[in-house]
Amino acid sequence: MAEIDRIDRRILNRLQQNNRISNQALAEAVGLSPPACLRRVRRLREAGYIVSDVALVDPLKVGQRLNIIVEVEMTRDQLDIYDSFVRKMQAAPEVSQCYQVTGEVDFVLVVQVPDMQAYEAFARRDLASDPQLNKFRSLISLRREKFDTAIEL
Amino acid sequence: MAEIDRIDRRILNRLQQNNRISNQALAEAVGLSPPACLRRVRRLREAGYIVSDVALVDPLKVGQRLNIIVEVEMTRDQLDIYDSFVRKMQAAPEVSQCYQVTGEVDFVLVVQVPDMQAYEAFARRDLASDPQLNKFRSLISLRREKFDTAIEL
DNA sequence: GTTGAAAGCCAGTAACT
DNA sequence: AGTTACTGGCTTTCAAC
Repeated sequence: MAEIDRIDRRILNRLQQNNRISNQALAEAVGLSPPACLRRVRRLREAGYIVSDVALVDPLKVGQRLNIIVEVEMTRDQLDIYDSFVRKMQAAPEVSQCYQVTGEVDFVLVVQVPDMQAYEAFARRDLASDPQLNKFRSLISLRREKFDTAIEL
Repeated sequence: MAEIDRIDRRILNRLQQNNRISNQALAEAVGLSPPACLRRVRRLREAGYIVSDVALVDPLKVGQRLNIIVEVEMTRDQLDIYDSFVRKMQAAPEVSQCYQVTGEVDFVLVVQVPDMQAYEAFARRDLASDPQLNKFRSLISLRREKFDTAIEL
């Protein structure tokens, strides 16, 4: 699958808002018959356009009150150091996102924790103890004003 | 629904990884009969623990190559100004996340765009033109190393 | 909470345009 | 690529326990 057309985009837009819609309803919404629609959805999944299908849980409802944006500055720019740091972040359950960035800062993390105690434990365990990590800055957030996983197509 | 128990947490963990699992398979995975499992899932949705069910699309596959983390500093700390800024960010399709933070910075945005041209257009339209916005700093990312929507329960 | 049964809808296939 | 027709299976509900 090299390209996606308007109908594929309509399908993806719908499924990004609600992936529990029935194939029948989706087909009607995008102007296709159910089997034709189902074939497209399968192709979009198999070709990797749709990475996964997930339920989104309200963090506040389960006691995750804090979001912390962390700017990380490494001591050196060697690729292997980057890799080991990235692997550590990928393994850390507190880290929900990790971006490698250009400029003075090397990484930006989005960390989600119940409280400051949990964040301090994470920072000690995975940040402060890292010899390759030069310094990091934490921006504390009590309000996540927007969280939208959909990509406009 | 005041509290959730171990079984609810197991259900949420599963559905955060894959919400297309059949109720039968989910029931078996968490050690419940299908009707009992279905009732719990319905309760979790109605009580707002599950906010939404979505398909996650690969940004690179659809040409969204850039993530930009933006630190925004406002000129004043009035609530009504915050609100109008938040509303603008919520309406902007480029902004996938917006966090109000404490400290020198007032907001952190996660912006997703195809290229720098699209980002500059957004920054001009929604940031630089805002008289209440003092300054902003953009951290450019070409690599999103981790993006996990699941909350560990 | 479980089982068992019944109803209805839907996914998925097949055959065809 | 698309549609129509069909079937098997699953979700979902309702009982009774």
